[in-house]
Amino acid sequence: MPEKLLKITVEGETAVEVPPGTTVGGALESVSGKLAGRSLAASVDGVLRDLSYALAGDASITPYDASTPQGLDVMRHSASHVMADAVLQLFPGAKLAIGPAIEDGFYYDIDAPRAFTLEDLPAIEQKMQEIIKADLPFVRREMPRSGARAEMENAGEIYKVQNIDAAEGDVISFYRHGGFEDVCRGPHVPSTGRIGPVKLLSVAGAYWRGDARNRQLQRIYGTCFPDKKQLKQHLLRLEEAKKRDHRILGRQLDLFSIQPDIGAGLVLWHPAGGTVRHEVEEFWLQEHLKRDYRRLYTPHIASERIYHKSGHLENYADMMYSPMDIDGEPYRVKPMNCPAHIMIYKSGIHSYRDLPLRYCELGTVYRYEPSGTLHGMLRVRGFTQDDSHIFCTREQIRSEVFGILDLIDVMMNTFGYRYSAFLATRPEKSLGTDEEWDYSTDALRNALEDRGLDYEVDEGGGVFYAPKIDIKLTDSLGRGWQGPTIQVDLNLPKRFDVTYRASDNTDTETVIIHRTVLGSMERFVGGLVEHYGGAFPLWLAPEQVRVAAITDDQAQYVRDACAVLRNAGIRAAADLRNEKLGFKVREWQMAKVPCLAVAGPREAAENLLNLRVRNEEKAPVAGPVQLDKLVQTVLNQVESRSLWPAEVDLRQA
RNA sequence: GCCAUCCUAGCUCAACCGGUAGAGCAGCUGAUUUGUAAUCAGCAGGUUGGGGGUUCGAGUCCCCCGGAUGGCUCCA
Repeated sequence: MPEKLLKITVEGETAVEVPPGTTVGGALESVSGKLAGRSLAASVDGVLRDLSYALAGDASITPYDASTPQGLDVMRHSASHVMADAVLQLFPGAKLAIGPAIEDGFYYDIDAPRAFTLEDLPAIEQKMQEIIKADLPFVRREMPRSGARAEMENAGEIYKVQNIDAAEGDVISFYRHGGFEDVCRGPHVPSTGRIGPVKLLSVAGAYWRGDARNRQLQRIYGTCFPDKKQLKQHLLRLEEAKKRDHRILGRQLDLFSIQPDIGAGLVLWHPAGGTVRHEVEEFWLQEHLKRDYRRLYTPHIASERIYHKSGHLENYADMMYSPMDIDGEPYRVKPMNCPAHIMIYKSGIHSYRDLPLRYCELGTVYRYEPSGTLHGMLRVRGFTQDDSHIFCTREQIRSEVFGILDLIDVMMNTFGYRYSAFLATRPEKSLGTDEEWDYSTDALRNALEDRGLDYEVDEGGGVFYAPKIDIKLTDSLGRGWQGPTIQVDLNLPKRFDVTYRASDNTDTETVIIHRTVLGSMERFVGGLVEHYGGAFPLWLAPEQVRVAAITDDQAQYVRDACAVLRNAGIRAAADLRNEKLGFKVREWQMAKVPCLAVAGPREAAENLLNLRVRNEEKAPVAGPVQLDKLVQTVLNQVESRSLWPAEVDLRQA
């Protein structure tokens, strides 16, 4: 008797009928051989499956090939299995831990008999090619949890046992290709031959489960793309990112340095970097003053008493520097600005009529960061936060957060960052009552919605004392950066007994909103260097206009022109060197100065400058210009803080 | 802090298996007075990150310390 056929909908449109037990691949085959041929995996009623998955009922399937994020992910995961296989063949006795696909590639953590070095990678890669070329099918095997666990335990696969314990469901799956088998949820590509070109990139130590108390494993990073061209493009992108590395540009453009004799993680801002920072700070201050923030300065050291009171000493002692003895009392270098701001608030009595009170400070703090985590300006031990604390009533949280979001929008747009918002809610370990958390989380949510800002909810992602809004930035290379954060503090107001006199004459707890827009000057400026690739917009450029003479005869003319520019507040420098123009142009280009104004005999005779700008197409003026016209143009761009002449269109979402 | 790799002139890099440190750029001096991405020549520049060891001999091999890089952990 004929079996009842299954109704299979493919990609939501084409429908086919197939007998029960037909594989996903088979069903696709009956739609189109081409479709089946390029698919790597498919979602069946929303669950990602192998093409070898046998269909048991009516289903809706969406196939994924290597051009889709899902397909690519599966392919990279399969590549990580192949890498593990290769490693086991070359290094018998290694134990496998875990090997997922990640953004842009994959890795595998391996407990190896010896540490891997970069020199080991070519051999592993070679072996991988062989396995891929052999086109071995991936075969799925399922076992009940207990059996799978016993099997791995017998095999001495201690990490796999733990993986099984952490896995969900009663059935544990294994994937085999050739002589290699691994506990794995899958899915995988049909066979190793379907894996695109692979490239192993780096080795690193990585703790099992990311916990420093656990054994350190060997991690190998690799990547894999659908075709050679895309792999090559990716490797080129990595090169490009390397060229924009703020540490390299920082040296080339003489922006900053970090020197062992000063100390690791302590930044020396050179004149050029200092200028960029100053411009950012000026802008920051202007925007804050416009919004009725009050500027504060607080000391760099303080008695330990304040940090006992704030709880920092109890919770963060290992990131604070050792105490110093001052008149027999222990003092500490400041790790955070909040206690000092609170003490300023508490120096007097506040009426509800005073609130909100918005304090801000570019406050320099010092924190001990483990040596291995230091990274150029992005991760340092001394940094200046753009810190602010808003003291307000509960009712004002919503409108204050709204205002902060506005400030963030203005500032991030000015720098040309796109951004997205995340609402981080109450974590498991936390202080405060449900009522407090609900109220403040709702206030944050409402403010986001008032602004019509899309956001994702980061469930349980808040700090133990506060729900928060995190803003993530996307730079010109499409990379993500931690951006502004807004937190409603449910802890410090209690610890410090921060109150205001309410209209009914009772002392009521003041709400403290912590927020930072830039993060730290070090990190932010470091990020800007990479964002702009060192080619700063005019308003930020350390040197804005370079005026070059063709021969000595124009020296005085050039000096005079520079003086005019400087008097107008423009950062101008003269290039009077005894060199050919081509040489000066080249150096000007490499220094990434926005404008070059050339003066030869012709210009000098007619009181002109021949202007060349870094991004010619977008230049408001170019060629011969009057000096006052040049001054006006530059000042307009500076005043509007335009991104000109940035090389990329940064503002478009 | 942990694992791996690395540290040679101001910068970027050379120096075979251990045989006594070299180039380009930058700098200085001179010539050249130059029209939109490198004019030519000369000179100077180093206790090879610091310290110790092995060796007849160490930039090279070993140990300790410092720093950097890629990660882990953490995070502004």
